[in-house]
Amino acid sequence: MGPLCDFCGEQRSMVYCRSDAACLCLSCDRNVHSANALSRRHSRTLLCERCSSQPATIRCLEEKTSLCQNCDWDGHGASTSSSSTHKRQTIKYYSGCPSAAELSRIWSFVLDFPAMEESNCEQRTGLMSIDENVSSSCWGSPGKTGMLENANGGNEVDKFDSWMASSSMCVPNPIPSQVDQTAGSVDSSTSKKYTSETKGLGLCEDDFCEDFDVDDMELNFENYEELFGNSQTNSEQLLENGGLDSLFGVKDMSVADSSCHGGYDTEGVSAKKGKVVQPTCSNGVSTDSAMSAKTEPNLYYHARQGHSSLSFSGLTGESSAGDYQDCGVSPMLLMGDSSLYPLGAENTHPSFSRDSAVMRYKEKKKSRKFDKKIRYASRKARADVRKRVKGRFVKAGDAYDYDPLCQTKSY
DNA sequence: CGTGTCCGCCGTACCACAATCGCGT
DNA sequence: CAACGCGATTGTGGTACGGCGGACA
Repeated sequence: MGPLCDFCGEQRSMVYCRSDAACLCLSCDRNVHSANALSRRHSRTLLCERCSSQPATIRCLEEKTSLCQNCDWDGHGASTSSSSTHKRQTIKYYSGCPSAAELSRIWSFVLDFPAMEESNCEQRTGLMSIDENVSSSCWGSPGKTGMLENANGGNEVDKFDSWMASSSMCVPNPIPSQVDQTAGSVDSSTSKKYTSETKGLGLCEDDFCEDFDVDDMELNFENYEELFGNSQTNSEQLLENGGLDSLFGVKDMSVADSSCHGGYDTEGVSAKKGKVVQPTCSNGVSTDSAMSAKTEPNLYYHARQGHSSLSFSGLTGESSAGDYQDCGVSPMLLMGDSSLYPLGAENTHPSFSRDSAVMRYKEKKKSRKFDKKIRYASRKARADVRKRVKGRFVKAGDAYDYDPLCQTKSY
């Protein structure tokens, strides 16, 4: 069992939301990000299966593991190691509120999305009302947001484009009841039967779904372990790579952004600190998200990725571990090359790109500042002129030992 | 090498009050 | 539906204090 969902705290987290800096299970991901148009813009991706704390950007086809940039470097970085030649696939971010079936289509290597969506949380608490038409429209252009750029020339993306253009997402949560996670395994025939059954339900009747096949990976829960079961908290590894300070980005925030309340606050869930109106699956994440997103500047990087232009949100105002890669690694590096490449000695371009990216990262790391961020200049001005006793504010008119205006002792 | 003490560093609580927010009328 | 009032909450800076780790005997 990997890390639990930051939202419901019960299901295993599978998706990482950059905007919220939160790890979510599929159900909560869909619930949270279907709340309104703003939340649907949040870019998400799979959670790194190694450190379980960072968004995965690379899928190692040899190890069948989704890795964040750092774990990818750890595992494949050494040019002398055999693992450096592993074929890897770029995992890109998605937005909107896709169902598990839709995710499983796009992340074809993750085959237990439907099973994962059999979420007790979702069942218990009831689904948010999701307008599938809206959800489909809010996905934007997948070719641009880049769900997955396949090794064979982005074929899946093209399929997805055509599919998006021709069909509305009306997938009613296809959940095979025979898939029992706790049972430990299902045989491939059962799982494949599921695929055919969902087709029979009219789930996949368009061109895209017809072309969607799952033959490239065996369907069993041994693979489930390979896919998700090996997640391990590896904070040491994380810290070794970037150091603790790399977890925090530059807080270069305007003081006049107090009206900018992002996160779930303005996105459907009232999350005023201390008066949080919790959604059905509740825990502290909404508050945390509200805190982290209150001053979210949402920098948008636009990086050319082959023929497609990627757009993904950048740093959150409150830097968090989730922003670690974003602040330290260039977008190009973060998203990797669009093509499938083995990082072998014969292929020097990616390593050169990586070296330059590492250099840029280190330069940026050096230049980081940890200046305190003032959100309300008016309050700062008030505090600056307030009289204090031993550093504490005192009532107006009381004796004080520190007056910031006159710098004299009153007694 | 293990133990105890000292010292520096770091994080946090504390305070008042204007600004802000949410809710009811 | 807009306006208003009221209570609750937030955020601001300097200092004190406790915890922690390193240095040293």
